Amino acid sequence: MSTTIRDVAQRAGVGQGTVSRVLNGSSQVSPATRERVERAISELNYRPNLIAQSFASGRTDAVAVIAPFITRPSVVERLRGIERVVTLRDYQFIVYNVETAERRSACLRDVPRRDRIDGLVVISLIPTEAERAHIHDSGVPYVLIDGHEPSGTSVGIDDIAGGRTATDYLLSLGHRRIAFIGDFLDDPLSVNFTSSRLREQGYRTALEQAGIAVRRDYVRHGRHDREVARIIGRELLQLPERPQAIFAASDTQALGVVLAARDLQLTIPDDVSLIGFDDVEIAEFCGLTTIRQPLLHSGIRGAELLFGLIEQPTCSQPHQCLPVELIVRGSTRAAPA
Amino acid sequence: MSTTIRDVAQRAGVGQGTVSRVLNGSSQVSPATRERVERAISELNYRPNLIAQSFASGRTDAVAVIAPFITRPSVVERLRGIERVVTLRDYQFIVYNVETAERRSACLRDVPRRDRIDGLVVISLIPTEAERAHIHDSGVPYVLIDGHEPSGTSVGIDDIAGGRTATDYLLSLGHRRIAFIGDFLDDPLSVNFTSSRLREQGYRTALEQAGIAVRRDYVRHGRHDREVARIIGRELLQLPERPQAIFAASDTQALGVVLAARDLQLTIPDDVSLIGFDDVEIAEFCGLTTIRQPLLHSGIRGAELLFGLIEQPTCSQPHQCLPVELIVRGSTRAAPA
DNA sequence: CTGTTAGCGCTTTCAA
DNA sequence: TTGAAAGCGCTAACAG
Repeated sequence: MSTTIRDVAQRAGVGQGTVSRVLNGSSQVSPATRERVERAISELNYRPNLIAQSFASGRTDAVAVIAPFITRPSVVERLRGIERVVTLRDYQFIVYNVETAERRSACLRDVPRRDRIDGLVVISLIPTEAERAHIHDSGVPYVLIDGHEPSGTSVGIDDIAGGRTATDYLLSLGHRRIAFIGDFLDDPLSVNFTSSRLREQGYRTALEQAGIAVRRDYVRHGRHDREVARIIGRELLQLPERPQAIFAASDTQALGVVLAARDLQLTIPDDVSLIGFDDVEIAEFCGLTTIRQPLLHSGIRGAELLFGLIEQPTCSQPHQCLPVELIVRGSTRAAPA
Repeated sequence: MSTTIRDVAQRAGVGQGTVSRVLNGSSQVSPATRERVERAISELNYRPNLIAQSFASGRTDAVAVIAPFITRPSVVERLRGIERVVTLRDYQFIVYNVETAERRSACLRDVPRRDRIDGLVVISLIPTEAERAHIHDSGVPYVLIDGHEPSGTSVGIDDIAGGRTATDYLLSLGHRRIAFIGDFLDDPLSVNFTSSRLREQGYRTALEQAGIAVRRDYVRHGRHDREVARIIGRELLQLPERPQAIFAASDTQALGVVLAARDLQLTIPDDVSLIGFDDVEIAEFCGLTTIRQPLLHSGIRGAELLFGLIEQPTCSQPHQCLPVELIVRGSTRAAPA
C-alpha cells in the first residue's frame, strides 16, 4: 500500500493529528516538531490521499464549469481564463459541455453538489428560477458568466449598449438601411435569455433614436451557426432593397455573412458593411469590424469572484459589468454620398 | 446533515450493505428487497455521497486530460471528443491546460495519482522516458493522443504520410519550388517530438523521391503561431527565387501565410499555392487546401481506449493510426505551363 | 440473498 | 503545543 499519515506520524514520533496540522499549515505546531514531521514526510515521499482529505474535511478542491459548446471560440477563451485562476489555486477544473437541452437540465440538476465540487461557474446559460433555487439549496457557491444573476454573483457586459454602439457606428458611417442577424429566439439551451436578444434591443434603440423604423424584413434570427447565418445573409442580401449594412450579433454569424456575400459576388465593405460582436481570434484575421468584449478576462474575473464566495460564502458580490469596445477593421465603410 | 445510507437502510428495514448493493446494481438482491430500498431512496430523495463512495471504493470516477493550449482549435476538437465519451460514462472530466514548460512538468508529475483520477489522457505532449516511468508507477491507466507511445496505448495519425501526401499533391500540380513552414524545433513543451517534424520528414521524402533537392532556404521553423508564420511567410515570399507553393505544417501556420501573401499583395493561389494541415474549422471558411485529420474522432477513440484500460488494465492496446485525407480547396492550383 | 462490521486515510475535537 | 480517538459515509468481506 501507499504510505499514510500513520507511517509519517510513527516515523516522526508524533501523533497523526500533528502531522495533519503540519500538512494544513496550522500555526499551532512548534518549529522543532514541524521540522521533524517535514523530514519524515520527505523521507517517506509521502503525499496525502486527496480523497481521504476531501472525505474528512468536506472540501473537494474542485470547481466545475458548465458551458454550452466548449468548442466555440468565445467559450474556449472564457474557459481558459477560469482554468488559469482555478489552477493557480490548486483546484481541479471539471468541465461539463452542454450541447442539448436535456444535457443542460441534467447538468444544472446533478452538478451542484457539495460532495462533488466546492464551486460552480455557469457560462452563457441562464438557469431558470427553479434551477437557481436548486443550486442555492445545494449550498454550492455559484457564479454566472455572460448573464445577469439578479440576486447572485455574475459577470457580463452591457449587451444592449454593445448593440447600440455597433449600430450607432454604422449610422455614423451614413448607413440607413441596417439589417440584424441574431440567435434563434427559441434556443432550447437558453431558456429565458440570450445576449443576442439584448444586442438586438440595442440595435432597435439605436435605430429608433436615429428616427429610423425597424424593418421586419431586416431583422432575422437563426441558430448560432456560421452556415445558418450564411443562408440568412444570402436572403438579406437578395432583398429587393438590399441593406447597406449588417450587424451580426456574433462574429460567428458575421463570418456567415462574409460567405453569403462571397456566394453572391458582393464585396465587403463596398457592397455592404458588416459588423460583428465578440472579437474572437479569427475576427482580426478576417478584418472584421466588431465589438470586442473581454472574453478571457470574464473567465478570470468570474473565477476570482467564485473563490471570493468559496472563502466568504455570505458576502455575495454584485453583478460585474465589463467594458466593451468598438474595433474598427476593414469590413465597414462609409455609405457612398 | 444530509441523508445517508444508514437512513435509507433504516427506512427500508434492511442493512446498509443491501442498500449499497442496490446502489451498485448488484444482482444479488431480491426484486422485492430492491423495490423496497428503491422506494426508500426516492422517498428520502437520497443521493449517495460521491466522496465517500470514492473513499471506500478506491475509484474516483474522474478522468484527467493534460493538453497544451486548450484554446487551439485542434486541441479543442479533441477535448470535445474526449469529453463526450467521458460524460457518457458518467465520469468527471478534469482539464489541465499547459502553456509553459514548467507547467508541463508539474502536470505530468502531479496529475497521475490513483487517489485523484482513474485514467489520464495526454494530448500532443510526449512524456520523457522518466515521466513515462512515473506515470506507469502511479498505476493510472494512460492514453496518448497525437503521438506514439512505444510500449503504451496511443492514437495518432501517420504524420509522415500526411506530409508526403501534401507535398505530392503540390508536385502533382506541377510545382517544383516548394517551401515548408513548421514548428520551432526547440519547443520546450514538446521535449522529444513534434508532429510538425514528422510532417517535414514526409515533405523531404516526397521531394527526394521526385528528384528535387531540399533547399535550406525553403525550410523554415517558428513557434506554432499565426503571426510568427506570417513573418516567416513574408520572408519566403520575398526570396529572390520565390517558392511556387508552400506547405505549412498546420492550418494555423497556413493562415499566417495567407496574411503574408496579403501583406505583399500576392494572390493565393495565383502567385503561390498553399496547403495546410489539420483541417480545423476555419480552414473551410478560408478555402484552404489541407490534410484533414480526424480531430474529434481522435478524442473519442482515445477516451474509448482509456476506458478499455480502466476496465482491463492488463490488456494494453497497440498504437492506433487514424487516416488522413487530402482536402482540396481553393488555395492550390496548377503551376502555369 | 441479506445483515453485520471492519476499515478506507484523514480532520478535528477533546484532554492533557 | 501535542496525542488520542471519534467519526466522515460508504464498500466489501464475511457470516449466516
